[in-house]
Amino acid sequence: MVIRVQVPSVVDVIANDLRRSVLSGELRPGSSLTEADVAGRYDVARATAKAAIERLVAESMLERSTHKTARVVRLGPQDVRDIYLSRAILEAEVLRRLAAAGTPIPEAAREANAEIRRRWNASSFDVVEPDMRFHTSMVDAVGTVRTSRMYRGLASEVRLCMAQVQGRQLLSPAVIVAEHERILELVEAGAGNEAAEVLDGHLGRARDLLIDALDNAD
Amino acid sequence: MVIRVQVPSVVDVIANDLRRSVLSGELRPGSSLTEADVAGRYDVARATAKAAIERLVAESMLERSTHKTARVVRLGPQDVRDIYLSRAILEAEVLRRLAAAGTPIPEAAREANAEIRRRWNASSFDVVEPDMRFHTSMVDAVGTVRTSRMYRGLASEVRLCMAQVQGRQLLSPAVIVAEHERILELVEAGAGNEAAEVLDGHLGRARDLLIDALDNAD
DNA sequence: GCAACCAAGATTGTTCAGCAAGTCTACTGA
DNA sequence: TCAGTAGACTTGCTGAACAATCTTGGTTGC
Repeated sequence: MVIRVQVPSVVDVIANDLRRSVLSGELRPGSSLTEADVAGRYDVARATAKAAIERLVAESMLERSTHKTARVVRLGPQDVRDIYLSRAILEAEVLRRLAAAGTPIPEAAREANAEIRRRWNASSFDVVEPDMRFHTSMVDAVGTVRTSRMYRGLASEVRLCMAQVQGRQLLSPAVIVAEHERILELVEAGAGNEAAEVLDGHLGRARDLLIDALDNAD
Repeated sequence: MVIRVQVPSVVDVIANDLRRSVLSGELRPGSSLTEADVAGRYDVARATAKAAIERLVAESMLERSTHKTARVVRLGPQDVRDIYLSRAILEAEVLRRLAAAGTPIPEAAREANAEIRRRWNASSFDVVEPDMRFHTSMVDAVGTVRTSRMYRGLASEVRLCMAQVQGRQLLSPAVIVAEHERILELVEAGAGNEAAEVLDGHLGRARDLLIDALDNAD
């Protein structure tokens, strides 16, 4: 088995760091990002900065139209609805197929859920990372690189939302753990339809709380 | 209602034309595409050619790694399986939701299917375009821009496959029309599970024939 | 006071020339 | 025959430049 490594280019590194800045809230939604800004900040040529910006535009973390300067996207209620409906569509069918095929529950999903519980026990409410890890590992379990990639794109937008609401109260970790567990049980029992139904409720509740938090933001 | 138009940049135009070249089979799978090639072919600067190439790499129509020259992707059986499984996951759940919500069948879907029948009656076997139009219009009917965008990406890869097999015998238009019709009936009757099942068979047959055609290609 | 207008500055789109670094190829010498 | 290598080719990135477009803030006319 050959391991292929990709030497990261300067554009890669800058794009990654910009992504980190946006997701950490360091770059506020709506704030503008000039090519010269980026070029100056990282001390690179403008062409390099441009490429990095264009990459983030392609993954819809920044937005811009011709001759306008890029801005950090601000996701509204309609976006959240769209994102969560897309998630539900993808993940519901994934659960059905995992259940129908009798695919064993991936260890990563159980571990992610256990991590949420640990943080909850440690009185932490910041469970976004393990929560997304739970969902992505379920999707990964069907073994479709394209489906996984699509879901990853949605997950990235969810994290962008989280950056906007900055730790406002969302779904309680206790509820999350319980609902995840219920989903795992149903999938394991081969009850795909029921699992999909629970997932729909789970995502629906998360979506509504997120929209509320968004309304009260800024 | 304001209509926003986007002035296309040179990079846009070149990327579009390259895409057309790849999908038309003018650029064979596996053939390499140098930045200087593209720059020369369209008489633009290398930076511009580079941007266009990178855009097609991002939508996985070309592939390349650092310091290597870009090549037109050649999709193998494993890719086809991956693409069709992703399609099935997305579209099956879409059908379930359309059926459950009682969403009326989009006119575009009926029209696309009628077009397939017309071409079949005119003894034409080239029904890829209206076929994809049928499927995308069903996905569009759920009204999720992100889901539609994801499906469009998959559809693009399907067209890329078609370019590779260059009009080899695939699913018969007569079969396609009949199965599409059956799907519409079931969705209309609110029978989501059954519609999803028929779709699975439909896509499965198309996938197998495509893989066969791919084996006999080049 | 306010709206339309205009000019200056800022920003993007694109080009050109060039260098460093990595990749590929075809030849050489063992 | 084949490993090694020199040279050609290609990509990554830079810096400077210019046109086209956008933005801003002041000015003019009402």
